Amino acid sequence: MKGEGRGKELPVAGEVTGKRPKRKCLQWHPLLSKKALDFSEEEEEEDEEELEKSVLCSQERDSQVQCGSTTAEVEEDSNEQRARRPMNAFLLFCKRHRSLVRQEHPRLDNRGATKILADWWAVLEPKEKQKYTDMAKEYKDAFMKANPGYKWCPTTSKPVKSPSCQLVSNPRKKVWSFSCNSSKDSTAKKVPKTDSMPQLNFAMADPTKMGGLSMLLLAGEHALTNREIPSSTKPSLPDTASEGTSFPEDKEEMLSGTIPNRVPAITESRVQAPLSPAAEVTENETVGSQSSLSVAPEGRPCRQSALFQLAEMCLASEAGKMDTAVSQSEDSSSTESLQQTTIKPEIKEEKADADPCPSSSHTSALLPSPSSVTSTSTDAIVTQFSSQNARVKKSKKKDVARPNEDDEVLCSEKKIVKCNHAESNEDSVCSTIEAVAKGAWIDTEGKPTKKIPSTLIVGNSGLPKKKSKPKTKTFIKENIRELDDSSRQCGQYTSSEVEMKIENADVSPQKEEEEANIESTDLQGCMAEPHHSPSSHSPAKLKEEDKGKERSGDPSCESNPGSRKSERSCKGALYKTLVSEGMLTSLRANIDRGKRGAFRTSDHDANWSDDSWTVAQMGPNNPKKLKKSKSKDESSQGLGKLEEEFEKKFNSLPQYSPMTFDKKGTTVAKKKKMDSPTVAEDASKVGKGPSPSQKKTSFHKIVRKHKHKKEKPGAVDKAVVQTDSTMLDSASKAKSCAPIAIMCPDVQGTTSMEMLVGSQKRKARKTKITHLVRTADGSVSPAEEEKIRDLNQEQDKKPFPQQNLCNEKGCYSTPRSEEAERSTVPQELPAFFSLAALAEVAAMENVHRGQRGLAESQKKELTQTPVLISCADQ
DNA sequence: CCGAATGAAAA
DNA sequence: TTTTCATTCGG
Repeated sequence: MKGEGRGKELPVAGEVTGKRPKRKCLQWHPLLSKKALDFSEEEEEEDEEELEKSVLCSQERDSQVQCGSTTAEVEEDSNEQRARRPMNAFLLFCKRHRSLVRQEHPRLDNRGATKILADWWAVLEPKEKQKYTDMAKEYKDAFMKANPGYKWCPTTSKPVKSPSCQLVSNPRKKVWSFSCNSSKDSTAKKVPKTDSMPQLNFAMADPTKMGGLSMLLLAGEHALTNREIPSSTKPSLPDTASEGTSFPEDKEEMLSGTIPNRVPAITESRVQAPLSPAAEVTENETVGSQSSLSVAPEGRPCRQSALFQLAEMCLASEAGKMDTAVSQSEDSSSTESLQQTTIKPEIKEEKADADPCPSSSHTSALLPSPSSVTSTSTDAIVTQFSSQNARVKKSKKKDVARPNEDDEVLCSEKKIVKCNHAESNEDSVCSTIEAVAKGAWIDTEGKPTKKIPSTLIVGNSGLPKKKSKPKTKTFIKENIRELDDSSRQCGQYTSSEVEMKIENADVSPQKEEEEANIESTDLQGCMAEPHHSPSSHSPAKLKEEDKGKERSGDPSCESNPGSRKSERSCKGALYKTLVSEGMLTSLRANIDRGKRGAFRTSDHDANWSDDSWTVAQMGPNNPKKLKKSKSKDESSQGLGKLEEEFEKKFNSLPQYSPMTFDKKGTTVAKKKKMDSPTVAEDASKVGKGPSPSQKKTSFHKIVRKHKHKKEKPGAVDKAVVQTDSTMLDSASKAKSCAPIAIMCPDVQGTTSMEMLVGSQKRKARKTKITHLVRTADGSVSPAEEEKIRDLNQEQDKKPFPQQNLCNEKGCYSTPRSEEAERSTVPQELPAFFSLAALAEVAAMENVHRGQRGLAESQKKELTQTPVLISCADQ
């Protein structure tokens, strides 16, 4: 968000007061601080110790990143600025519920939504709030650990950005980026930058993208993932992973062409590099280094297999001998061969196909995605992968040493180039591959296991933020199929891997089937499946499934690998496999993100990986996107899993349905009135107007009310019809809601009042006050109406919370008795019941409104419970 | 870029 | 006690 900066920040330091300029703070990422952090759940302050450690690392990382290396991130980091302050409980709550509010009140702008959220917050029961507060605390604690000296308010001096880092060019990125934080001038700083930390590298990239919270979530997820991993391995593609991990910027550069010269070379070099890293990783993983991150390990192996296969294929193709190639490839370097092979023949063809949609599809992309475009099909893809790997390597090894990396890269590039050119020669290829592999292996081996994880993670993520596009999908699918086939021949695990990755069991089987069938459609289906996870792409999936079923037959590859399937096909298959792996991860990420609605808590695969994040980042070049994507886009784009994870954790926080709030609100309102002086105010308000407030606060409140009124009208204007209808609805609802209302006799009136009151505790600022000036008494009623409307809406929405309901923790949905609900717990369900009753009433109303409202609501949330829907309709 | 909300922290 | 700033994103 803040993306580009929030305005505030940018403006100069001295805004009004001139006090601090707002520096942009980078968001702090828990993960960064520790990847290890596990926030499995909300409260886990246990981690503190760990956090501390992590913190150190993170700091180091940060410092490195910022100043250092560079890589792309550096720029951002430049950030200089400090980490952003952690969100408080309320903000967390807002973040989590804003979407709901928006759904309910589409027209409402954020300010309005915020008000509602404030109301909700006010109403929220302590218990519920506690969750948020705990999380906020946790978050804060972690943050502080990470940034020991952190001061909320920078010293007046301002910070200055850390000298080292330049300001950031990009305003927003900062968010992601870490900042030198430490430096952060003013405060804390601590930080040593030890360099080092190649290990952490994975964090680097991701963090930037991730929001602070998200990071936390990620951390939690990581923990989860690790657990999960065992069960389901994900193969992460190294390549993707690599990218994600480290250097998004690089990508950008490449894409953008910033580094024109290098670009081509880089890609190649990357290719090589990737291999090596991957290999290394795999070894490590195999070894069982995973302790830190379980995820990575598994993934790699898969990758290797796939790579090997590909390599083999390539070799075979080149040589014309599949068999030999295979045997050789198995040993080590597969990727290179694969790349080479793919490049020429098959790739081109594919390219042709792919090209049409190439750049666009991120997901599909595992492969090709963006970069692929530049070069040509396969090669491009390969390069990308490799590049990613390379990046990973860099990050892992050291962000610091670019030069070295560069050198390596160059070398690798050269090699690669040669290979490509030479392609035909198996020997050359092999040699290159081997060389690469060796180098890679060596490099990675030296490093600690930690790195591996990061890499793995990265790989997993894959990339694709966005949804795969159909075209690409098809392409990919084909590849996948081929891969599968090849895998079968080879007896490798691709399929299994895929499954693992996919998590969804469905996928794997389907894939196989698909494999059998060579048809293009199948291909698509395959792709889709992997992706599938994302709810979004159901269509593709369906197709795939169907096809798969149909096709039980086995494809060429399987039956006769060598002979039947052309090399190309085999290669393609391998390639696909690889891709699929990547895809899977990426897809998953996408999927996960894709919709919050869907969310499957599962995500088990854990792709958290940074990669996904990175990828996501990378993918969307748009700066804007970054901003949004960072936190929000989850739904729209699939960011990386990170976000999802973040979300998970974040989601673990209960989301409360509007209904709940309503009820609560009523109850609360009563309480409030009872309790405090506010009552008087309320009364006045209710009464209408702004009675002169006794206190400033009251005054403010009044003012706010006025504002609300004003705002509302505007909203109304927009949706004139609706407003009226809404008004009516609200009114009717009030009536209809009687049952609910009944619960709280006072509710209606009170509620509305309360709602208002609740939100306006804070004193208005001077500026605001000015606004207040006039209150329109008449307006009051509107405000009430709005509130009412909101309530109604909320009720409607309740259903929505679907997602919320289903969060990890469990569904709140369990219905409680209305009474019970009201009394204490925030429950969403109970409300429903009452809502159900209302729903009937609403039905009546619906007639007026039309279904539009309903339709919209439904569209938005398919999953919702019927009841909810009904309510929504109202 | 403001704003609307709450909260934490700093001045 | 007052100010900042954290998130969100429409205006």
